[in-house]
Amino acid sequence: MGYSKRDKTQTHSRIVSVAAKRFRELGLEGIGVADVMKEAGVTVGGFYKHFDSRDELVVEALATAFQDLDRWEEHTDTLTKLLENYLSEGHRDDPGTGCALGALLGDMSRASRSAKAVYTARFKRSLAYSTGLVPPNGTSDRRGRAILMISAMLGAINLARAVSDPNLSREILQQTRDQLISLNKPAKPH
Amino acid sequence: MGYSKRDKTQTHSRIVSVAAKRFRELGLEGIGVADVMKEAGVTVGGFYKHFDSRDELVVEALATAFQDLDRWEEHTDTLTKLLENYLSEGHRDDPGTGCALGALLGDMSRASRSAKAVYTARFKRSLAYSTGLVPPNGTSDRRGRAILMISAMLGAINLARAVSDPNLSREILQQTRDQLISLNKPAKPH
DNA sequence: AGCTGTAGATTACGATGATACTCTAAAATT
DNA sequence: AATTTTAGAGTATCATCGTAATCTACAGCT
Repeated sequence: MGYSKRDKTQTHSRIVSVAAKRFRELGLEGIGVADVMKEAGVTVGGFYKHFDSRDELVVEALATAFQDLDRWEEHTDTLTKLLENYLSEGHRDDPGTGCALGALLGDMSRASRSAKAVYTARFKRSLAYSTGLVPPNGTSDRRGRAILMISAMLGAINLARAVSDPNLSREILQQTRDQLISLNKPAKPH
Repeated sequence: MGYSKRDKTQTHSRIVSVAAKRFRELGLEGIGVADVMKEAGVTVGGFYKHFDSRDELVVEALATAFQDLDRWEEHTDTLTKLLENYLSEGHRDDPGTGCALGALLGDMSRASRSAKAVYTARFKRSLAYSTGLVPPNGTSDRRGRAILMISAMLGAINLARAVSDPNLSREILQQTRDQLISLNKPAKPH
């Protein structure tokens, strides 16, 4: 076993990575400290050498999960691509590497103050990003349409994961995607 | 203390009512059997005289919570009223008596098969109901727009509860509501 | 080569969780 | 009135949770 400082940094980020994935899959209360540590290849004992409390892990894991979102938004430059990737069955079936805003939406109302702060800050960035993608369309303001779009995206991905009927799940993704795309077509001349 | 069969029925529905409220407020894992029983005025000991397992309580509580939704939909006959009530700060701040589809959206992906089945069935009813409220508008199909609307409603109410910035929370509700209303205005003549 | 700091292992703590037993008192039945 | 049934109380069990103290073995410095 290694005990160097370089090892500690590596172990630390391994712990946070595991948590970032599992929290998205299982919810913020869905996995315990011991299991996260085990999956990172260490034991519970060292946990408080890395974090003052479990909530500190939650906050760090949240920040790490949002880095995936950063990368994702960087590579997505059109609204259609955004919607087709986000509202896909692949994304629905893999919350662990997907959008943390979506995966943890329902958990945030009961999360700690610090976790909510991180979530809120990241949401604002995604809202700004989406506002940039929404085309200027007649009089209706872009920010309003971006809010509608994000609400629908987050609602749809969660709904698609919630319902047990596979056809309905697929329909929710497809329809929400199609509706949002047609809604954001450049203003159709009459 | 009473031990008659009538008493048992009353106690039973008191337990389920408490659970229906608390589950919406705290999530399906947010309150334990013992606390539900205590709040219903009885002790843990009798729990398994009423339910075979905790999950059975979850399923019954879900069904009861959906009855609130039934009543609510019965009294809401226009799309504008629906949106103004649903996407309100009052509803946001009182999940315990509000829409269970919204309050438990994030929990369902990790819920039991039976709980998901109840949720899915009830969602289908609300989708049918909403489809009825959406006006026939040009070529785009009503069901598709109803799905978009429900996705946006569920996403927005959850988002409004998630973010810690009160102004942003209010804006999410307002904008989603306004966008959905203007979207469902009778087809505007050019 | 020997000393010191510390990452991580081992183990334990006290809460709290779902489940399940025995016991009681009152209702239901005879 | 006597007997049977059972709702609920009381309590136990066993698992799991976050937290934390103690111990150990290696890294890095002197």
